[in-house]
Formats: sequence, structure tokens, C-alpha cells
Amino acid sequence: MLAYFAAAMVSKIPDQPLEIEIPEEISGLRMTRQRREVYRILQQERNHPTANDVFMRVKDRLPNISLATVYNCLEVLVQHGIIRQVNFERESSRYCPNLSEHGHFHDEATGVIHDVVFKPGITLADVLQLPPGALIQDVEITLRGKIATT
Amino acid sequence: MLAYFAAAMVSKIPDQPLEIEIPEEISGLRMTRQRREVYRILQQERNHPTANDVFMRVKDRLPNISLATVYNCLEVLVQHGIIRQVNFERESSRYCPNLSEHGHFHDEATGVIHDVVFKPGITLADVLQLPPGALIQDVEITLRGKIATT
DNA sequence: TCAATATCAAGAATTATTCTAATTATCATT
DNA sequence: AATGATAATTAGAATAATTCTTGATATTGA
Repeated sequence: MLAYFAAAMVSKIPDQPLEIEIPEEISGLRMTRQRREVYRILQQERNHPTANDVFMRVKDRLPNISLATVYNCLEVLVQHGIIRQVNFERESSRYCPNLSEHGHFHDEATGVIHDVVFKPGITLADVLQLPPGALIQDVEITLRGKIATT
Repeated sequence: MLAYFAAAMVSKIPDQPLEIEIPEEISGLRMTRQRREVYRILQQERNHPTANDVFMRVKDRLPNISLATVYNCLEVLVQHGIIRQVNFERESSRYCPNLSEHGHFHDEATGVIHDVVFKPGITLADVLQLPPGALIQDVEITLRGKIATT
């Protein structure tokens, strides 16, 4: 019994970064338990997880959550501009809490996805010849390649 | 009977642009009948058709072609760098014979897809902060928005 | 011509995602 | 706290694009 309590206490020591506080509401969206945990995982796992990745991780805290709910949560978070959805070719969508304007470099050798930002002071409109009158609502810049090993 | 022949002759007058000649082989890829017709349609229809769009059009000339074959043809043409595959969000892939470096602006109001090029003299490496050693194999720049109606 | 290889067709299988219907939780009022 | 209204969640079925499988055809090279 003592051993059981000790184990329980030990297991409470966080091996993850300190828990992130998430408010009751973000951008007018009520943070339900499921949405909160989904969002928390995106904050912690910065490696652009898929819906299924999130599902597997979130089950630690909400064992009864369904994959459909994870999809629902991710969708509503995207719709409210709280996270971004990122697509590579026709692979599963990935999700990312980084809202600043950035693209993604997909290292084919390792599978790692790196965020890529513009050089300071440069914006997309500076470099592209857009159709006259174009009003841009969303931009996706995706690069595939490898990182040279020195 | 005469009327029938006359109608048949009239129907032979091309309403499409003059037929495009396609060589026996492109980039080391043998142009079979199916590949040739698929490629011809991409050359003619510059509106970024989906595999199914191509399938419907190609059936005029090859009534027995299957959708699987259209997918096969498109895939092998992409693999040989003869055409490009373009993805918008999670919609059906679209295909495009324009090989020059360019992005795509998707007008949400009309559904029209415009090719977008860099301003002269500017290349992507000029404007992005890439991870050190990054070797880029492929770039996808996708914009969504509307065209302002003056 | 004949064998080896490549391509094609038809339909089944796969996979990510969305939908449906039933249940549960939350909120605003009393 | 009970009540009704609304929103969220669940489980599993449905969907749609694409890929796979298998057997048939076509093409090439000897």
C-alpha cells in the first residue's frame, strides 16, 4: 500500500515541461476539457502532429476521447484562428500553434518539419506578382528537401 | 444518309486549339497512347484540372480508358518532371504542365486558379531564412483569397 | 516470331476525414 | 438545486480520393 502511494506520487512528477495554463476562453471560443487538452498538446509538441498523433497523446489525460472529437476540436481551433492546419502533399493534415507568418521545410530524410520565416522586413507581397486586386486571406509555403550533412 | 455524313464531317472541324504534337518520348518516358492524351489535355486545359476532370475529357478520344490509368499516367508524368501536381488544402490534387517556378492563387469566389510568379530577379532563397544546409527539392506556394471587384 | 517486360483496365481495398444519431455536458433561468 | 435549451462529445457508419491487385494487352528486343 505504501509502495503504491509512493509510485503514484513519483508518477506525478512531470516529465513534460511545466503544465501550460489555458484560459476559459480563447478568441471567443469556450475551452472545453477536450479542446483544452488538444490545444495543450499542440503547445507542448512543436513537431506538427497529425490528428492521430494528438489523439494518441491526449488519451493519457482523457482516456474516453474519440478521434472524431479530436478532429472536431482541431477544426474549431483552426476556424477561430487559434491554431493552423498545415498540409504536405496529400499526407494527413498537421497542426501547429505558431500563428506568425511562416512556412514549413519538410526534411525528407528525417521527416522533421522546420518552421521557416521570412528574412526581416520582407513580406510575400514584396516578392510575388499577384493578379491585380488580389486580396490574400491565407498563405501556405511548403518546401521539401534535405539538410546537407556538413 | 447524306445528312449523316455531312454531320459527321462537320463534327470533325476542331473546336479546340490546333492539335498539339507530342513526341514519342519525353524525358526518357515513353509516350503511350494514354499518356499522350492525358498530357495533351493538360497542355490544352490550363485551368489545373483534377484527375477526374482529365478522365472525363480524355474519354472523348479514348473511350475505354479507366480512371486508374489516368492516375497512373499523371503519376508517372509527375515522377518524370513532365507535369506538376498541385494541392490545395485537402482537395483533390490538380495537375499543371507549367514547369517554371511559380505558385498558385486560388480565388475562392470564382474557384479560378491563377499562376503566380516571382517579381523579376527574385528567388525564394532571397527572402526566406532557411535552416542551415537546407537543400530544396520542391516548393509549393499557395495563396487563397479573392479578387477585389474594383 | 517468341519471350520478357511494361502498360492498362476493372474493381476491390485503403485511409483520412466527415457525417449521423444518440448521449452527455454546460448554461441560463427559475 | 431542478429545468429546459443549447452545445459538445462519442461511436461507428459513410464518403471520397487515391492506391493496390490481378489478369489481360501491348510493346520491345532477341
